[in-house]
Amino acid sequence: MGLSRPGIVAAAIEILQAYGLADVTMRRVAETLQVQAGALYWHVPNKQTLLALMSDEILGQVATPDGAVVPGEWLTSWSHQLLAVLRSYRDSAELVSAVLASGLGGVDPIAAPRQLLCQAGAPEPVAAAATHALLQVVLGSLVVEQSRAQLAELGVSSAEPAVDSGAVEMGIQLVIEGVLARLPKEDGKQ
Amino acid sequence: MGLSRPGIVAAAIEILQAYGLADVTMRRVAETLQVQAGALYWHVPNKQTLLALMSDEILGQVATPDGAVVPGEWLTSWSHQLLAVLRSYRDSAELVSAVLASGLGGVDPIAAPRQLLCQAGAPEPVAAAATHALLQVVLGSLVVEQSRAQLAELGVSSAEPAVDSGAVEMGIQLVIEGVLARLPKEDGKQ
DNA sequence: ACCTGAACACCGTTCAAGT
DNA sequence: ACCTGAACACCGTTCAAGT
Repeated sequence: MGLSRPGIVAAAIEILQAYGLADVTMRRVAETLQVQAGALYWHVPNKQTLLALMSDEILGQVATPDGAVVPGEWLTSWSHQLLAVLRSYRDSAELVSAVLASGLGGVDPIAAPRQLLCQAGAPEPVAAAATHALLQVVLGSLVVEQSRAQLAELGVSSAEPAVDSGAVEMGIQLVIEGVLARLPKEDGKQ
Repeated sequence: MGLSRPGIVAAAIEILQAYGLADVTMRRVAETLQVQAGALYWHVPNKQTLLALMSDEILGQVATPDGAVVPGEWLTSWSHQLLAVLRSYRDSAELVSAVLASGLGGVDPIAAPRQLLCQAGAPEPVAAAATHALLQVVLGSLVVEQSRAQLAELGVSSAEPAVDSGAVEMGIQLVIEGVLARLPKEDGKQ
């Protein structure tokens, strides 16, 4: 009893999981909480901000790989972590992309890998561009993958033969190899 | 006098340029054409399809580099061509991304570079993943760039210091280097 | 064949008024 | 402080009816 920001975000994520992003409307969130739609606006300034809070909640679950591994492994591991978390939420890629574009997100999803690359000796612009590219490849491929899944669920067996799932991982690997080639080389041992 | 598919697409693109993607609604397109909103549905099955037609129109302007240049230069040139065309239309990256996700587009934007890579000796999955990654990096970075521009126009000088414009180009270069490393090497001279 | 008029079932957001 | 009720200004889409 009594609305709260976390409660609203939780309800929104429930709807996201059960019905998809298109069904996350202020009115449906309010309905889920048995409250009038206008009531939400006392806790959250607008829908865009609610979406940003949802995105932050999801991105907050991406763990940074521990153990002092070599940069290449670290980046691969991190990318797959991100991929796994995003795959566990329906329409998450579209959600995160929209929030990223809006600039309202409170979580910088590429802060960790960018820092790692800088520590590994990459110039800041290279680290920024590389992590950005990595994120875009993950999000872009996943948007397609998830929306295709959505369509398939509606019985629309799309014309395209579905992106083979390994393509995402291969795209990730290409970007990682590109950036590794720019790293100062430290002799193999350790 | 008399609606037509091309006329509808042209009107929609005019609105896109003048007011942005959010203002491209069936009702506003109809209003521009001095016609009732329902009339559009005789020429176009739904809004998604209209968006796909707009995207096709834009992507159709991307010229493939001519002259038998080396793969690296070809890919760089193609990427910048794509970038230039997309930058010439407001909100084009968001539009193309949405259409790509919907699977309704009639133009495959990466057909040309994929073919080139295959001819250069790349295995098909590598060529597909690489061109896909290239497209995602371009679209992803541009979505951010264009939406930031949109916000700036509304006087909202965003908190973030704006993505420095060179980051897009650097991301492109990284992906290209990654794929070039996988190409069978032909000795330097021609 | 092609378009109008009007409706249906929604949206996000605002805001007086209540408690 | 927090929520209701009701409105405002929109959406995409459908469809009888006209021409």
